[in-house]
Amino acid sequence: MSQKPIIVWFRQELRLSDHPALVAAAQTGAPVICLYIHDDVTAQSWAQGGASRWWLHHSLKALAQSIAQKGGELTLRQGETVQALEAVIAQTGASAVYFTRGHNPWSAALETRVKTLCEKTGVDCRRFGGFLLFEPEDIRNGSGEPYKVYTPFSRFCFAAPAPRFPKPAPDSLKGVKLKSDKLESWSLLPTKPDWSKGFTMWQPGETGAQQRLADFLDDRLAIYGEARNFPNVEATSGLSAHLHSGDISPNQIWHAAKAAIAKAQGKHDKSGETFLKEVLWREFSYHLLHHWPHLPDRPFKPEYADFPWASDPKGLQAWQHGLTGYPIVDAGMRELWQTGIMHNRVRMITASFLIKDLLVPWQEGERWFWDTLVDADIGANAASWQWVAGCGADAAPYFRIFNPVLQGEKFDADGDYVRRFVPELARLPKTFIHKPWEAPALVLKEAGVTLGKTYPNRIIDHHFARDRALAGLKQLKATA
DNA sequence: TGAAATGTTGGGGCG
DNA sequence: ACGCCCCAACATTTC
Repeated sequence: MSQKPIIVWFRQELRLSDHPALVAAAQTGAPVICLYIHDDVTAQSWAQGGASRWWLHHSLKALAQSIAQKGGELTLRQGETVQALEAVIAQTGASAVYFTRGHNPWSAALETRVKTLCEKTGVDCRRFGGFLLFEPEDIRNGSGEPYKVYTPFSRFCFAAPAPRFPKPAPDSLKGVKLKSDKLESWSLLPTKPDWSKGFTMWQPGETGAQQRLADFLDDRLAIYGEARNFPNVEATSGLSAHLHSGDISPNQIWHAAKAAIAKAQGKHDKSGETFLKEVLWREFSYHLLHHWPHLPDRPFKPEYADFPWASDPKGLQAWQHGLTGYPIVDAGMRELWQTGIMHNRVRMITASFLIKDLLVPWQEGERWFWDTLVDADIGANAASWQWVAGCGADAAPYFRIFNPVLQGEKFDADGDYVRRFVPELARLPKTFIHKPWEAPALVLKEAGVTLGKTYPNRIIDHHFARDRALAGLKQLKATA
């Protein structure tokens, strides 16, 4: 007699390997309904941004293909999640819904409603891990509280029993043919204009993720510790967007990196530890988000709500378009627009500039990154913007203000990162590449640069801006 | 995962 | 030879 099918509700784990819910469903021997629901309702204002929709489209396409190769079928539905699930249960007589736990602020309430639906319809409901190495409530400090500081958090993680070892993909998926949306009908890709033309280095999906991980461990892990801060050196893993969509699991990255470190017999210990620590920053972000779900919207340190922000729509626009007149800032913002990614060092520099030089509220920058980053991730994005703003848990102190000239000279000493993304400055010698306003007229002329015409004048003087920001902090302290 | 201001030290030029 | 000054280099404090 034929078994009733099990629904595997795919969310941010668009892969077949190391997918505990899928493995469990396949093991039962029942037919598996692989279901993805495109729900723009539940997340409300944090519905996915443009660049991550582009990624999602390609990742889903890859997922559908690999499911088909296993003999299954990916079913696509659009709409509010519980309603969509209810419809699929009714249409198929499914016996169970298996899914991976989500960690976005709205996930807990949504999962409760899914559970209620299942109880109501007499369907088995099972929730699995897979998005994080450690469940947020499993990590507590000595007094039973969640961690607010990264270093002890990471120490706890390193000392904890090893996270789950990755599971292989099911050998085959007995599918169920169901009515499915056409992926194209969701219009996840940009049309007019198509700003995704520069996204050529990405291969969303499980295969691309595994390839990138292997390349990183082979070629870049060795130099990661030293070189990861230099935006023009290819030294980072580039896995963030794959992690966001779940093309790969953190467990796959963690254990593969551990194995690579062990294989290098001490040669990559430092680099390796630095890399693992970065993976744990992601965990820390979600730990904070879990315990403080307002993190994307409101300052962790509530007194920062009263900070004397400026209203500067022109400044915000110049920042968004990479036209601030500070080459390292503009290079970063244009890298973001062209490629959907920005090097982490430059994220800190550009974020500091928006918040501290322009006094634009950090939420504005968070929103822009949300829309333009292919790795836009609610936990990391919120925690990181609050870190720079100084209002987060374990944040940089407010007075830590990045000087865009010094940062440029330190981390892009020869200026090649600037030249790559700000071509109108390409012929400036490195002495002036990070401060063209100091270049003698003749040097500018020979480089074909006319400030205010071919490249903007600085929209603000950094030294003035720094003093202004510090005065704002003083005011905040006085009223606190 | 900062930068500027301030303090300290020591070498060298010079009367 | 000596004291004095200058200043670079480094260290510490402060924002």
